[in-house]
Amino acid sequence: MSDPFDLGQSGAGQDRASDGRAAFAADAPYLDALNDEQRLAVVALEGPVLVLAGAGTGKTRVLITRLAHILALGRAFPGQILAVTFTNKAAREMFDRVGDLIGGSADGLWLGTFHAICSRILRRHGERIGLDPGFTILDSDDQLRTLKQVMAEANIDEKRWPARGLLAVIQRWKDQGLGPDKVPAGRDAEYLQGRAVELYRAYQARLKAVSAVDFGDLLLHCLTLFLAHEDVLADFQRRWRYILVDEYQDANVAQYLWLRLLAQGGGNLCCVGDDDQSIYGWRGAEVGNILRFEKDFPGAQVVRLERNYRSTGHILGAASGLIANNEGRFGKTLWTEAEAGARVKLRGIWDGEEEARLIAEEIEALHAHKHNLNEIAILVRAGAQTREFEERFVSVAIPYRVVGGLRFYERQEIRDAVAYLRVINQPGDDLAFERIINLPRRGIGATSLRVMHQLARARGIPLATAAEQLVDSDELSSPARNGLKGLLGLFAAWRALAEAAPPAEIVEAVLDQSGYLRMWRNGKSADAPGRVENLNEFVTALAEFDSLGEFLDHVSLVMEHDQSTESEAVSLMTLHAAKGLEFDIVFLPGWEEGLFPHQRALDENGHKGLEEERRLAYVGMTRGRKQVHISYAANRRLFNQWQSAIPSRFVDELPDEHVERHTSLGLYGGAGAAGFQRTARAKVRRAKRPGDAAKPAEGVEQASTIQVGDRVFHQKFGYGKVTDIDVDKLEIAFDKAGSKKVMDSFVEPA
DNA sequence: ACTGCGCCAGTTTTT
DNA sequence: CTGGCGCAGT
Repeated sequence: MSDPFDLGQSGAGQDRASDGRAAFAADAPYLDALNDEQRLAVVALEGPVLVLAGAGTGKTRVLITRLAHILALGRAFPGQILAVTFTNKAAREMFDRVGDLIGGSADGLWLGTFHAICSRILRRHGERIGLDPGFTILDSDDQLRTLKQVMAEANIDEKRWPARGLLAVIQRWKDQGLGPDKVPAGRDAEYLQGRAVELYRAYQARLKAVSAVDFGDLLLHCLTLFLAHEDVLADFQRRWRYILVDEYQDANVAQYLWLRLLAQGGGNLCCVGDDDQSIYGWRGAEVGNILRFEKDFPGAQVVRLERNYRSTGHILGAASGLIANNEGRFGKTLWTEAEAGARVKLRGIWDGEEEARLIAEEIEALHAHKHNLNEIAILVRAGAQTREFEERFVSVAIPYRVVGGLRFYERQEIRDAVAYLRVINQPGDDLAFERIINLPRRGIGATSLRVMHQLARARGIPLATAAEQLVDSDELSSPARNGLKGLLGLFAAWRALAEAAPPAEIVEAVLDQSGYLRMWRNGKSADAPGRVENLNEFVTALAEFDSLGEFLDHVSLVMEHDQSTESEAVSLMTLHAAKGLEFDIVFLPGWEEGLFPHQRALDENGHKGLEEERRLAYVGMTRGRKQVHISYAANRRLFNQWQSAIPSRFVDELPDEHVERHTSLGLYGGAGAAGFQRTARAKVRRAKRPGDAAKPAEGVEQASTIQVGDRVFHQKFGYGKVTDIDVDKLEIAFDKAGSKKVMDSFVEPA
């Protein structure tokens, strides 16, 4: 399997357990490396265990050592252990570290995300509940599209009831383990005046008709399977003697029910989590799960990990003081033997631009003092906030990377290419078929599509089958008929090819023969070359897989794309994306009411929303090992309008003894805004004097070394790509401004 | 079948 | 200020 971290192969590891055992001495020396609480969490193997692991207390280490310990004692074979995570990244990390610890004999371990494990179960047993084993997993885009179709059929006014809203409601129901028949009557009124459940049912029927499931279904169907077929459940209960769950605070109700069913077979459940780091409530995570653990699993042992190995005393003190303002929590007291370090720096600033400038200056100073830029992060509440920093960093040549931006597999051209593969793999995949039927243009428009849909629905057949039946009839216009005939012929040929050829070869044939690649090659738009490049990368990615089906599962479940981390750069990301990471120095800008806590969180979830925002602040602060800098601006540009802002309430909640306040006197109240504007502007100009200009950071190219194909930035035209060079004049295809000729001294490498 | 205009909304995001 | 979407026009 190309993604060993995704899922191991069960059974295969049975005789390898002895290897694992042999690798350990009976006195288990690896336990000596743990503190008392950690050791307790590792050796408490029997019965339910909840490990409350504060930030930086060695949570992952405990989980991995526990796993290794089970194997070392010979309590179970790898195939009898289930380890679930929420992200692929976490699964991969665990896989690698377990491998390191026990010497590479973790084959057969069931290790993966909830979704990947459910998917695997459903591929094998889904038929028992009427699920096509070749089901496709839809991403959020496809989900929305499907729901829109369903709503259109039901004559719902999309203006009044946006599909997004209904999708959110349906997803929440799925998160709670509620199928269309189980939604309590009262809850139905929440949206669409009581028609939501009806549409939910229609949506599920539609998914079934096209052999598709969405992410929520993976859990939901699995629950249905377990509940309807005791033998299947019993089989898994017997199989998994030990169950380990990471980040339990992120579990939704469906996941909780799933775990509870499995653990009822006498399996030993161990959940690790931190209620203070629950930041995915808006996605269905239930902090209640972790708070209720002892009630749900009678006789549970609760182990608290409170010794922090990451941050300085002041950072820990400030973060603890902040989170103490939350009500619904277990309450932990993190402590450290590390030095107190520097206090958390708090700074009030005139506006967002100045904030970016000051942080950039500080980073330059840190860099000059030999701080590695990889150890510096700027964590923001909303993705859009990174822009201000990017602009500043580009103009002063600080290398940076934005973590968690656009994902590779979510790009249009990649989704199109994937759609072709989906149709080859699963002819009944209507969504994919519809996506590419007229891409590139084949003269098949809305009218032809409507005819196909009609026939498909009338006969209960997939769209592609309907197309086959129509292609020799007179129902379609002749250009549409020809276009369709060509496409269907190609699919037949590709499917034949797929019997024998490796995936990479198939996709090359598809991109070439469909004309899709040519479409972008001939494209005049500025982004066309980049798309061609991405498609090439796509072909490369496919080379690692043995079959199309395997690859498509990877795309649906392991949607990620490694960002290059080789060069030294400051990290820019959202607070959510930062969970689980740590840096020497962390900047937390934008601590203003309305932005952080975000207004929408308050409006939609009130007090609960506020507490989650506070946890987010806590997560942000506890990412820092040595320094944390918090800042807030009195004015911020939002949708290109200047708005004044007041400091976040979180700023006031930070205990004085751990912070150092640098707010300009009178910035809030006192002198009028105009006066401050003057000083702020004056400062801006001063900073732009040559003496303050950035020294180019290491590894950053000078403008004079720009080559064709380089990404560059121009103050007026924005980002673009160099297409031609004539001594000192560059021809650049700008993303927004089109193609222009500019002098090289006006651009900088992007 | 495609293009252009006008309206609206505009956190967080993994699977 | 953007971008996305639906609708109307050619």
